[in-house]
Amino acid sequence: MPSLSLSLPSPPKLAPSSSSSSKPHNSEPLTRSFSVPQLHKAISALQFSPHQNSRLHLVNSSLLLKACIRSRNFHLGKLIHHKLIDSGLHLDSVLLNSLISLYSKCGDWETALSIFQSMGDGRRDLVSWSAMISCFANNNMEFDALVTFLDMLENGLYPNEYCFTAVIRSCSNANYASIGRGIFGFVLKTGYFDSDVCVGCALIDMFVKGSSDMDSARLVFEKMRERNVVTWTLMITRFAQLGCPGDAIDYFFNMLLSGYKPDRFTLTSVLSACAELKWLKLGQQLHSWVIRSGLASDVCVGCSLVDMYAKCAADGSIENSRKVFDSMPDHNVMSWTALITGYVQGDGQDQEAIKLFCDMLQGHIAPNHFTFSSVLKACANLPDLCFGEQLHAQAFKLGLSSVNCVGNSLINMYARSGRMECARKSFDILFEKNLVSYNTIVDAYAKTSDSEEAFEFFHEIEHTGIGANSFTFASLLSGAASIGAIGKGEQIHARVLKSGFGSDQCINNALVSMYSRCGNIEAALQVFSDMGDRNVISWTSIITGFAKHGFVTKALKMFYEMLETGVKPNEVTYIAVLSACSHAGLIDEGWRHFNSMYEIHGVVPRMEHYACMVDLLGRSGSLSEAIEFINSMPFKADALVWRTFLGSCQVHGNTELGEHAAKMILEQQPNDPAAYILLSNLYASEGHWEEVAAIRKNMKQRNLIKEAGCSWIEVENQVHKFHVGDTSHPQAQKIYDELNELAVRIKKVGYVPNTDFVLHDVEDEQKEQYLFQHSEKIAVAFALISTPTSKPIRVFKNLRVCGDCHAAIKYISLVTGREIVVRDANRFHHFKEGICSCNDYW
DNA sequence: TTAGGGTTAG
Repeated sequence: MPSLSLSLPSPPKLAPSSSSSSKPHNSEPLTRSFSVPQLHKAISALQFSPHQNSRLHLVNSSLLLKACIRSRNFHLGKLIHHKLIDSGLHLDSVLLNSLISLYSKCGDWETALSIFQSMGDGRRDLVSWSAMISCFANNNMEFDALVTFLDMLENGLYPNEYCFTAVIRSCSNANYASIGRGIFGFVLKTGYFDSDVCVGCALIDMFVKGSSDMDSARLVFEKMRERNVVTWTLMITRFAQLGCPGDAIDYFFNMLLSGYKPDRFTLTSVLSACAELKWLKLGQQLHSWVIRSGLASDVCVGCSLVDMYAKCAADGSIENSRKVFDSMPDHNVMSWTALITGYVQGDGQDQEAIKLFCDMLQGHIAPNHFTFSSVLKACANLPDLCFGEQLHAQAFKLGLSSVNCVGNSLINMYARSGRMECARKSFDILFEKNLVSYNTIVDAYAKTSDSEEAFEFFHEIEHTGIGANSFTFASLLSGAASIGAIGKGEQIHARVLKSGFGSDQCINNALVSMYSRCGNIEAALQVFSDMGDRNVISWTSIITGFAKHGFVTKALKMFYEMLETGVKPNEVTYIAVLSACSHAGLIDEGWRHFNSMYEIHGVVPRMEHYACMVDLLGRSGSLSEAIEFINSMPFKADALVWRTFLGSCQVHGNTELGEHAAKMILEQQPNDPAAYILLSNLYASEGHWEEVAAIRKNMKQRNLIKEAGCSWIEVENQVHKFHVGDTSHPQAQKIYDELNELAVRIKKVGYVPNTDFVLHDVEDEQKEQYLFQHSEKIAVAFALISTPTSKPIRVFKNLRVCGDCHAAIKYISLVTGREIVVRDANRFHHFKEGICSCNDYW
């Protein structure tokens, strides 16, 4: 950025005119004296003839021009300019100054500048310089505004309040904050600082926008000799925008106490502060004020009301928003977007949001980047990306896909459906990447278990100085948790403490979950116990942790403790409680919670809760009771319920019911590989090899790929992954030597290979060999030769742990004296001294 | 007669 040096002259002896502070401030356009048709008529009559008084003609033109500027009717203003050129009259400074202002306000700074330059030093007065500085400030050309200001000083002109207002406005961004402070010193010497409302407003904005210095802004406001609705509203608006809605509302009440009457600008901002705080009561009072004061027809106020009711709706219903929207006489892109956003934020109303978007297009209202951002969010929640892709194409055509908020929604939408390539492309083409963009992509990679990539972006965030926030840390922790990288998780934990986020509730909840999902339930409990402020998510995380680790008594104890502290359980809490009962086979207790969840706590059981009950009944062997339960469900059982039931059929070897369950799954999801594999495993465990072959052939024809079983372990911050019979690891030879040795040692203490778990039709001896190639056994063997004996071994598996491996690892924990923790697709197994925490019930 | 200030949506 070029540098500017500022040497300021001493002020003249004359004090600023007192008229500036007592001048009436009118926010009404001057069209009071000219209606639009009258303006048209007056302009078409504006013909100059030689026998007319040329001075009168110029004055008339000047008045009309001013009316055009005030009513923002730039087209007519330009028409006047052309008529003046046609008249051939010599234009005076007054008219030329007005023309500069006209072109400045319609964004045509080039024409404004050419008029200013054509005036020459002779005709340029303080008004011309001020208008030109203001023009640059209006058109984001702060540097040119400041250079023009310095030029003016060099030309010997001394700034007045108009000029200061314009130049201060050009310092309202971080790049020019220090120059702004220099000019502030200059203004202080002149006395305009506290005597002119507009200079005061410009200074407030300079402090707020340039350096987020709210204290200086407050000081300027307090020192102002005269305030009006605009100055009060400015304070309310800026505090609301800077994330201090409470202060904004304080200013609003002080404004009322000082006797000022809020206008549509004030109400719009204060409603927005209410929305932020979710203060529905105040919002409703303001709504009635809006109606009484006749401001209900204002589209901006209406927009804020729509937004306020949507944000304050505790139950996700946006009925009140809709009522306000429907009662508005006029709509624009913002009011439509506010309502669409309301529907997207409400639960499960995405279809309605999309319908509204289509209605908006039918009404010929063009969507903008905010609209696309919201409606793309709705698309991300739909199972089919088709409409989302169409919207992407539309946004691309309009040049909006690389705008920050649209791009962020696109990243999220593609990531949710696992299309990381498209998500990555959407990120890469962004014009400007802010923390929300980085957080979205970090979260996307963390959720798809590509935590290496997530960490790469985290380093970029740190490198670019954007500064991570609680969302970044929570996403990284969930990324570490999903692959069980406890070392990475511990590193983030240290970073969280260093960055001062140690007491952040959201991060602490993520830490509880991370430690628990990485196999260290003790550390999870430690974080939970140290938390000062716990919500339902904190409690649910620790209950889920205990349940998954098989510490069912502790999970249920935590649940009762949570109820005692007055925290209301939600749907997820009940999934944890029911699955805890299911893991331990506590049928009566499970029924009790299932029956009371709605009656006592108003939580309506949904599909997942029914699936937990099916699991509870099925696992314990009550298959017929389970199927009876499925048939009595208030809605049609989905594939998840039947898959759960099929799992139980496999455990209990019931081929007949298993076939029925598989049929039910495939009816809903004909290409679900999991159903085919479960059924194939069921046939294999019963020795029905012909059926196994038929299923494999069918899968091949349908091009269905079986998810390959794999296990992994983190050693010294590096993840080592193993597949069945894997020999690709650099230490493969050592690993297999260790496995052979282990096989001998555990057989000596009673291990008998269970070849029923070999799902191939081969000889017994080969079956035994197959068993010792299972990925979880390889991972355990690798851990034994590469980790210190004092530490527990934590192995992760993408599928359910195999029964023979479960037995073998129990014996391994006995002969080696090591504690081994295995996380499989369902739960944790803590193996210690020959016993597993699941008591062989899983 | 000419130049200056405050609204809404991710």
